[in-house]
Amino acid sequence: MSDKKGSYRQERANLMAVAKYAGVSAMTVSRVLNQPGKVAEATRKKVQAAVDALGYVPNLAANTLRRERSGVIVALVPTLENSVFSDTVQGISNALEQEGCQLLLGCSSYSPEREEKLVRALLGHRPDGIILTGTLHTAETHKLLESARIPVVEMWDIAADHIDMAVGFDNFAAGHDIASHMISCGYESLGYVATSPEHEIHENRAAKRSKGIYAAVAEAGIGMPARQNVRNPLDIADSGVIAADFVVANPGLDAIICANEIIGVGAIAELQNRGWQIPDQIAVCGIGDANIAALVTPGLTTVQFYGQDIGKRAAELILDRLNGQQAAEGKQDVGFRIVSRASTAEKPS
Amino acid sequence: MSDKKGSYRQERANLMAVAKYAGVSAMTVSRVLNQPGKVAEATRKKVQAAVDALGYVPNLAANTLRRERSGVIVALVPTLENSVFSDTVQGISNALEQEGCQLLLGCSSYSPEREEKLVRALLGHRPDGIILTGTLHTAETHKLLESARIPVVEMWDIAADHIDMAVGFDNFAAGHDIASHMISCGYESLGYVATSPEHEIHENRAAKRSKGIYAAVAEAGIGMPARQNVRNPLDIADSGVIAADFVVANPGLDAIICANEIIGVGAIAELQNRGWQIPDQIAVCGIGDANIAALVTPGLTTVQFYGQDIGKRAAELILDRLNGQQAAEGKQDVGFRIVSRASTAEKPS
DNA sequence: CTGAAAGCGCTAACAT
DNA sequence: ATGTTAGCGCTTTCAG
Repeated sequence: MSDKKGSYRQERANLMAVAKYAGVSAMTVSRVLNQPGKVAEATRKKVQAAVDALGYVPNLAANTLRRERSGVIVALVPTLENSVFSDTVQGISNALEQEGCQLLLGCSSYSPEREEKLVRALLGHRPDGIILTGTLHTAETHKLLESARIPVVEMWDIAADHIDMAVGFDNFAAGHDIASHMISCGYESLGYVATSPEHEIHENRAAKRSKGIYAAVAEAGIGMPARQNVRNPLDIADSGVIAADFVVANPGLDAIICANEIIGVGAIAELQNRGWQIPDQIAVCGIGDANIAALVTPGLTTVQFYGQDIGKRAAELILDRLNGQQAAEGKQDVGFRIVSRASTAEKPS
Repeated sequence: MSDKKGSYRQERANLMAVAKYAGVSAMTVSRVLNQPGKVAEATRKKVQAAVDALGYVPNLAANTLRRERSGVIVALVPTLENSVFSDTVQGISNALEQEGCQLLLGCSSYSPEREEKLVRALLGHRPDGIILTGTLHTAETHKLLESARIPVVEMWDIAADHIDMAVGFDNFAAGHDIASHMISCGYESLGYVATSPEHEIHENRAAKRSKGIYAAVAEAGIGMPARQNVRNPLDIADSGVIAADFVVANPGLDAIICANEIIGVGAIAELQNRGWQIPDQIAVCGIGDANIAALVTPGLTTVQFYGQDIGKRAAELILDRLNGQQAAEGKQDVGFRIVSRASTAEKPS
């Protein structure tokens, strides 16, 4: 029952408790924690001992309220099921940890409406910055972000206009370049196994890549590719069957471009099951290298993205801004890379 | 310059601003937001209009301070680079979103010391609950968690003692069962391609699986497996080479057990590169099905875990506790499943 | 159904 | 070098 020794049922200690225990004022304790240089050695030791004895953990809610700085950065990604985004989050997390910032994470499921809800809720925690995926947001999201008056980074795509800062690459160019690569390999009857138009509405990065593909094909004058959409672009088996059916139904094709690497890998697996020789009878390439493109045999030719780097840079853009370093370029293009593997070959003409 | 219209350079509105705008007291605004039923229809409409007009976003720091409830749940995972953990986080995120809770995420890099730092920092935000990976924490972490007096879930392993709640499976059994499976397939000269003992110190779930493997082998009386450690258990190519070298150096082996699926997939690829027939000349199995085991040919026999389900249940345990539903079992075993694929076969005896 | 007062834990600004 | 005062934005409690 007695509470005198202070240890029987220890309430969560606050600054005042530590101050009393150490025989100083609350302000001194605060200084020891935040500006130790401004406190005399002896006092500092006394206070530190009190902090340790009481297991004091500063209440950051009070801190945030008072200082108008939370040390929290919000990041919103579509999903963590796609490794490009979990890599991105890892990159963000690593960069933030170095600066002692915390990561408040949300998954929008590719829905701008859900993103809006998340933005509204997460902004309530008064983050010091926010990182979004893509450039497609509701009008209300734009409003919310504007009135939040904090650094905003949009990642994974570089556009003409951005809310604030951006880090990513030219998705149109990525689509264009992989198609050009296929064409320069000598393939001239291309098929495109894409995600659905509905998906592309919400995932306009994919839409841009599609446009890039069509543009490259048009430039080369080899005729528009036949197109087949998959239902669930993250389902390997399902996508593979659809891709293979598509190839069978279009006997003239010499290569297919798959809108992502899951589809590509699934297509390779299913086509081989059905006895197709890759790349001799049909070449396959994907877009986005999620560490699985190299696993299949033959390896899948793809466009490699740099997810972790994008995350790292996005966080750094925020942190630099917070540290007053306006220097950094507010729009960073990290590029992409065509990785040619055995699922495609130089076709003898 | 004029601020009269209130829209020129709008400061971030607070409750009081909304109240003035609507011609009511702050308290009424608060009620409209939190207990709309207790406010008259007309008043509610007025207030709602003010909220919308001002773009008011409640300051959750103040809320947290006053209510001692933040709506934030902390989750700590070793890394997001391993898909079992990104799946877990996705499961947590989904479950939390349904209850309107937010996710504060940290990556411990398999280091209990880093975990401790993260726990200390994140606890400052006064989360309503915390989810940790594994059962291995520093003494200081235990102290911190105890004095935080919030629900704690340890995931990915079930042990005799837990800080509070737990959801996972018996890692010893997982190792034991995959080894038994291999033995019952008729393999009798096993090799074990493991992670390093140093890694197992910090990843005692892997250590438990190792023990399970050795126990199964001992029970069967077929002699201890030869063991080879890999350097970087997440590097496919490197691990594959090490595994293949190991097989070459131990000509008597008829099967290898790989400590994870990355190693297993790498081993299959490299062994095939060197002309080995799988499973005829050497069988391969892994542990942990990260969606890549089925991609290679032959498919990799593994123990499948349920990452997303673990995350979902971990979050639910926290949420149920917060909702006062003590009912739920505080220790949940989600089990695992042996998935037999073509990288192993029933060996004719 | 609505409002006024008080205070959550902390720190900026101002003493001393 | 240390202490005092006030207030960040919200909700709990108590009045009306």
